Amino acid sequence: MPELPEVETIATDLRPLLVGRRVSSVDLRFPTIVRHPEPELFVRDLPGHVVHSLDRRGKYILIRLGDGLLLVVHLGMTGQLLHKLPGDAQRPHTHVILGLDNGTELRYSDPRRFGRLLLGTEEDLVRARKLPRLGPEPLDAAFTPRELHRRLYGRRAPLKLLLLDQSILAGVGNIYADEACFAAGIRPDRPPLRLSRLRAGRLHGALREALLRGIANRGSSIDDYVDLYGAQGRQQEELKVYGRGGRPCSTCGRPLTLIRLGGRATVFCRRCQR
DNA sequence: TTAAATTCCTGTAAGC
DNA sequence: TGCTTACAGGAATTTA
Repeated sequence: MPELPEVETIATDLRPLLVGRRVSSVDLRFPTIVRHPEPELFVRDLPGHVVHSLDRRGKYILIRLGDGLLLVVHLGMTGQLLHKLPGDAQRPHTHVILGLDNGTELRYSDPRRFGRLLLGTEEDLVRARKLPRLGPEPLDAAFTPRELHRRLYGRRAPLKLLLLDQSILAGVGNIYADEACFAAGIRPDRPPLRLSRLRAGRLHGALREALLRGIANRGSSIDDYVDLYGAQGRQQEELKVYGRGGRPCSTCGRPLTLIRLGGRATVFCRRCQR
C-alpha cells in the first residue's frame, strides 16, 4: 500500500514527465473517484491547463496547474498511476485517463477505489473540507525529536495509532509504523503517556531511517504497489516485522506477536520491544 | 479535544 | 472443484 516512500517515488518520477505538459483530455470512467468538484466540472475544467509543479505532502500528490488550480491525487490502498501510450494495454479498474499534449497518457487505476482525485484552488479544497490538516513531514528538518515528543506525550491511544494519525504526523502508514517501532525497540500497543525524551528521540530516528530506506529502495511492493512504469519496489525484502507475525524475530529469534490495533494488523517482538 | 467504532471496496486466500 | 467467508487497510465520518 502506498505510504510516504511509495508516494515520494511516484512523485519524483512523475515530476519531469508532467511539469510543462498541458492536459489535453480527461476520460473519467468511474466518476466517484473524483471527490471534488462534481465530475462534470472536473472533466470540463481540467483540460487545457499546464502543469507548473508537482509536490508530495504526506501521502498526497499535489499537481499545481495554472490559475492557482490544484490537482490532488491520493492513491488510497490500491491506487496506481501509470505513464502509458494510447495503444498500451489497459489494466482492469482503470478509472481515469489524462491525455497529455505530447501524446502520452497518465492513467489512474484502483481496484478497491479507496483512492481519490480532487481539483480546485487550495482555498476551494480547504473550504470544502477535502484537504485535511496534516501533521509535519517526518523528513523535514523542522520535524525534530522534541516536536515528536511534544505531539505524543500524554496521549492515551496506543502509540501505533497515533503514528498512523495523519494530523499528528503525515505520511506514515501501517508498514513503516510497525518497522519504526521495532527499530526503536518500543511497543506499538502502549500509550506514550509518559514517553521519555530519550525514547522519543529513538523513535524519531527510527521513523526517518525507515522512510529513507523505503525511498532508497523505491518503496515496498506488498499488494499492488508499483511505480509509474509498473516496476515493483525492493523495500519489502528488508521488512523486519510487517507481515511476519508468528515468524522468528530477526534479532532474538522468538516468534513475532501479531495483534490488531484499531482494526489494523500490528506485528512486534515482545522481547525486543518494551 | 480525544478515542474508538464504522464505513467504503474488491482481489485473494483459506476453509469446508 | 466450487462455493462461502475472512482479510487486507487509509481516512472520512459518526459516536461517546
